Amino acid sequence: MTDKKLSRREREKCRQRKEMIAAALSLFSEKGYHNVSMQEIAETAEFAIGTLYKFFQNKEDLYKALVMEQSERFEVAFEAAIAGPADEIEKLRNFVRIRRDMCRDNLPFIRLFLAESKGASFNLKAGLDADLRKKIDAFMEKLAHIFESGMENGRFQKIADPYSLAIALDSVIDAFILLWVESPERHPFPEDPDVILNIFFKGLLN
Amino acid sequence: MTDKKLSRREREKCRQRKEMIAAALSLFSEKGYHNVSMQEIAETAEFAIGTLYKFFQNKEDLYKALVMEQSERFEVAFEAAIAGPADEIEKLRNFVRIRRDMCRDNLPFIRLFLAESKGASFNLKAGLDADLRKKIDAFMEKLAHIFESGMENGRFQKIADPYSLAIALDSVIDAFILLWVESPERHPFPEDPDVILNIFFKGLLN
Amino acid sequence: MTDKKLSRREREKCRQRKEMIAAALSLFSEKGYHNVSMQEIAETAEFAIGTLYKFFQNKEDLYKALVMEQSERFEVAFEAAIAGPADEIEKLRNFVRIRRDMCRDNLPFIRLFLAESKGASFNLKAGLDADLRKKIDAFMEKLAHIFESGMENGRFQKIADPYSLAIALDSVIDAFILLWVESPERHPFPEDPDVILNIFFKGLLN
Amino acid sequence: MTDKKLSRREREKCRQRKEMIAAALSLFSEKGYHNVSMQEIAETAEFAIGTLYKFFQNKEDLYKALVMEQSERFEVAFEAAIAGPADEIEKLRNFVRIRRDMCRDNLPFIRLFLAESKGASFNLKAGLDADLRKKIDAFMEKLAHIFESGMENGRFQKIADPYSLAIALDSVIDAFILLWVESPERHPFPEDPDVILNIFFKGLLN
DNA sequence: GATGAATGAGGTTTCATTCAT
DNA sequence: AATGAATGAAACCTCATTCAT
Repeated sequence: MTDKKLSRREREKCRQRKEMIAAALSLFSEKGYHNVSMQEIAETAEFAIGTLYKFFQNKEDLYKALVMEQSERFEVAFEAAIAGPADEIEKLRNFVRIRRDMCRDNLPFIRLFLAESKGASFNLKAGLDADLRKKIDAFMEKLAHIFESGMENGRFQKIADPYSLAIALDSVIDAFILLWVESPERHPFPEDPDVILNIFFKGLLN
Repeated sequence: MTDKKLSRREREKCRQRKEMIAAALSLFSEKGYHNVSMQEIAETAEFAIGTLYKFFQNKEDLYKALVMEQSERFEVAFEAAIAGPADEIEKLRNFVRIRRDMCRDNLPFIRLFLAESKGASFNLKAGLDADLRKKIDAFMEKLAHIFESGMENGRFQKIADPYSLAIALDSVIDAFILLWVESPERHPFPEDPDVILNIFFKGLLN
Repeated sequence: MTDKKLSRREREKCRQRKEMIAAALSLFSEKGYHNVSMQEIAETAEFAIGTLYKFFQNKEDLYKALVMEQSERFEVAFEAAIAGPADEIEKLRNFVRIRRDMCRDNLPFIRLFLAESKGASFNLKAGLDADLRKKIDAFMEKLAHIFESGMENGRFQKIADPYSLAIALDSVIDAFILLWVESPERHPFPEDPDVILNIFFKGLLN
Repeated sequence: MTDKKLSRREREKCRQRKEMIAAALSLFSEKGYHNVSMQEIAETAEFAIGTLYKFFQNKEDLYKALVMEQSERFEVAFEAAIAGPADEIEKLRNFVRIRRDMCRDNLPFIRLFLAESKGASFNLKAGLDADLRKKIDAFMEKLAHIFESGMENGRFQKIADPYSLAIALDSVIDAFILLWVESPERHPFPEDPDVILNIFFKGLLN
């Protein structure tokens, strides 16, 4: 019984936190970190500003929590996409597909994530959390490993070093996402992952 | 005579403006738009703050002018790289080379440019100037045209639509630049443009 | 029976109140009124903040209650020291002794008391309670009366008016206490009350 | 000419600073540090709040500057009173007189000073500036030295150790000032310094 | 009766911008 | 024409107090 009550409180807290994060995400993604005030976030989330500060020590803390939590979800999905017994080609296809799906469902976060991972420390004074940077790096290594194993088992030619290929694939996907985010009609994200992957799969020169 | 005097004044003004832009560029690139004050820029440029406002209507105006002017220089260089009678392969090599060179010589601006063109409207309230966006788009079309003509004259296979290839190439170059900017020692930008271009030139699959 | 139950409740309440006062005293004395939050007091006293407000209408009320209650204990002790049949000299010695003892045992309250009775209304908006001021004044009159009766019965010379002597003695004791509070090792409070009283007892000039 | 202009600016700045300090002094002395807002000080001094912050880094800085500057004036006057060739008795008289005069002319600062030197660190988090504490201590030593030399040359009896006498005299003067500050009519500060000094000069016992 | 989450007024501080000199 | 002192709106954040559970 006490357990249940506690659990209700906990769930309530969790829900509130989620609403705050959601409001913050929506606003940050629309206007950028420095053009959003805590007052604004509180109002959007329909809480008093003091309540916001009960959940997050300060604005930067809120921002970091937001980026970290969302990134985590992305990371988990990406890792899942390239894990498992599938062959290298299928793994890459999965990766492209999951990127597309995650982006479709998390549009507001994409800008934030791209801005963070590319545009870098232009928002926070202390720069992006080292934790996130490490996670991104670690994932890139895993992506590179797919190319590497593909080369070892003869599926792939050694057209470039695996890490460079990972970086390249990642950046190309990002570029297509960005195009799509900016004008979804003119630049729909291709349904077939091979539209993107063929750039890497097929040779360009005769 | 009046003409000469005016001209001298003009030149003087131009010099002052350049110094202001330089100071702003250095500071913005280091700390980000919102973490730099007009006071700071004025002090770095060794002008009074009032003088700064004689040249630029407000902080956003200064920022936009800075981004526009610098971008212009980049654009001119990029256009030059892909103009002329060279064949498509050589043009792409030129493009990669010029990107590398411009970045080496304009390190402080690169972060700003990447943050602006990717991370986007995270600094300014009104977002990046439509003008710049158009110029970037126009250049992308030109880049795409290289791929297109290469396909028409049989130098390139039709592995993807030309615009996508342009976007892809551009983003891959950016990714390598970013790697290099962040850790120049671990990720030097390749001297030979083909290190990057081979990703596109050679087929990956057997 | 009901009576007994109520009495138990009453005792419980009294105990809780004491714990709150104790926590508040400890914190106020250490950090000063304005640098202590009600939250902090509640946590230190191990009560919910709402419970704190059941006992005291507001922060100022808590502070005043604290000062009043503690002062009361001091006053009672001081009054006892100078009451009774002892001669004037012994009464003054008793007074000095009891001041020393009370201070030793109530170190945290001393700062508060000295700050309040000297520094005055620097904490509260409405100033210290008139009640306390009156009590202090009344006690001063009693102290003065000792000097007065001593003069009347020939034990004391009329070197100054009795009230001034009372003020003087009180302030000198306070000064020694303050010295001792700030650096107990360098300025121990003299065991023998005459070390202080001799300033008054003996003449300075030849 | 340039010199004159600069000097005018400097004088203007000095005047402004004085006005700010005066407003702050008046308000702090009346209400206490924590019950005065920077807004209030700015309004009283008839400046914009931003201007206040041009002169003082923050509230604490303003407070410390205020206390230090005023204390300096007091210290200089006190030192002057006990310097010179006068005999010990006359020096003590001078000291009492100068305390009276300074207090009369600087009423608002007295409360602040007494609160600071007694009530102690109840206002600032960091406590009173160590500098001021040192100065007060140093002055006490000088006061003690008067008693010491008076004992050596036979003017004074050795009724207590010199430092204790210094502390005692100082605190007694403070006590009379406090009485006078609180109710000037009922407790006028005695014109004749010997009214106070006789407590020390004459013996109390028969 | 006890609790402590929620509130929001109010404090400190910054900084883009103006304008008198 | 150049200056930089003055401005004050608006940001971040705290904490005394309330009230639904």
